[in-house]
Amino acid sequence: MKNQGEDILKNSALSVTASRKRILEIFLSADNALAHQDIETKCAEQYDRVTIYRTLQTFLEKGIIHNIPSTDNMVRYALCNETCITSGHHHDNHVHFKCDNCGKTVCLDDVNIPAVNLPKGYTMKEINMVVNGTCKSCK
Amino acid sequence: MKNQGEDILKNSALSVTASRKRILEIFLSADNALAHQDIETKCAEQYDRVTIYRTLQTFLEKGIIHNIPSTDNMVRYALCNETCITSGHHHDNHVHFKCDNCGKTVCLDDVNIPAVNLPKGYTMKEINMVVNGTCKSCK
DNA sequence: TTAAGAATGCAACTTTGTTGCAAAAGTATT
DNA sequence: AATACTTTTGCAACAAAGTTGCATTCTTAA
Ligand SMILES: [Mn+2]
Ligand SMILES: [Mn+2]
Ligand SMILES: [Zn+2]
Ligand SMILES: [Zn+2]
Repeated sequence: MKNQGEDILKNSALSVTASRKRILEIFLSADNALAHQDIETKCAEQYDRVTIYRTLQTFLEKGIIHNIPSTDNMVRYALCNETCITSGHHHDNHVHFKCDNCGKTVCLDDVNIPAVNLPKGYTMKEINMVVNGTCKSCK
Repeated sequence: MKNQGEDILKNSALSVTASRKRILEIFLSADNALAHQDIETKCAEQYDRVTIYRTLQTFLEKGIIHNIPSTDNMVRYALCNETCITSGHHHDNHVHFKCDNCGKTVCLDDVNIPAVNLPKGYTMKEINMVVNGTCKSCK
């Protein structure tokens, strides 16, 4: 195995390009979820803004990353676990945490979203839970 | 009581202006959460875009409306219940539902967000839950 | 009615996101 | 290794979303 990013791309039947490898590398070495802006900052001199948009879109569709909702108009992205990548669709059922202090958003991979009962007539397809507060680094 | 919107403004110690009354009216008569864009569509000929931004911001701070996170870069807003308005900060603990079919986002006022256990070191301040699927009108 | 303070509209600007198309790079085949 | 085919990229041009400062207008309270 030469390169983890390369493997992910091949497993998802995507062609291996420099920008895709670089963006995956950024995700793989990040300890928190990233907004488009974050990625742009890390590689805008190398790759076009449009390419980053398109790459994130592709990664989402292939189940390589998932997006995390927010109230600040900054959708953030994080790597999915193996299951999403191999099955081609999302199986993310974990809670997300956004720290009000350091601003970082993280996946709490071990915290499952609890079940919720919807009123009659509503059908659930996907569920998202985002907790705000103070993270363990900032407490 | 001449006007419900006027009352809300007075209770929040806000001056009563035409644009604020109009925007409140829009919320009061809406059956779903509204994005900035939705409000703009309903009153852009009357009021400036900037005024709408500032009004929503003010309403948020006063606990008149709350915002609903999303993965589509369209934060939506809905009226808070009395408790938020009178106490000046948010007490919204209900689940939100976004229909993939009609696109509407609604407050499920009767569905409380279930408790969740965070890992050691994390402190919760706020919690958001958004469910996607098919709503009762679209089923 | 008036004076002080707050909200609004406007202009100018920045940031974010989208689209079409030609050039470049990647992949599969010989 | 060269080829042909397909996909991805960069660029340009644009559209949409959001921000800021400031002069004018509106609200409120005295
Ligand atoms: Mn996650
Ligand atoms: Mn709500
Ligand atoms: Zn933190
Ligand atoms: Zn619906």
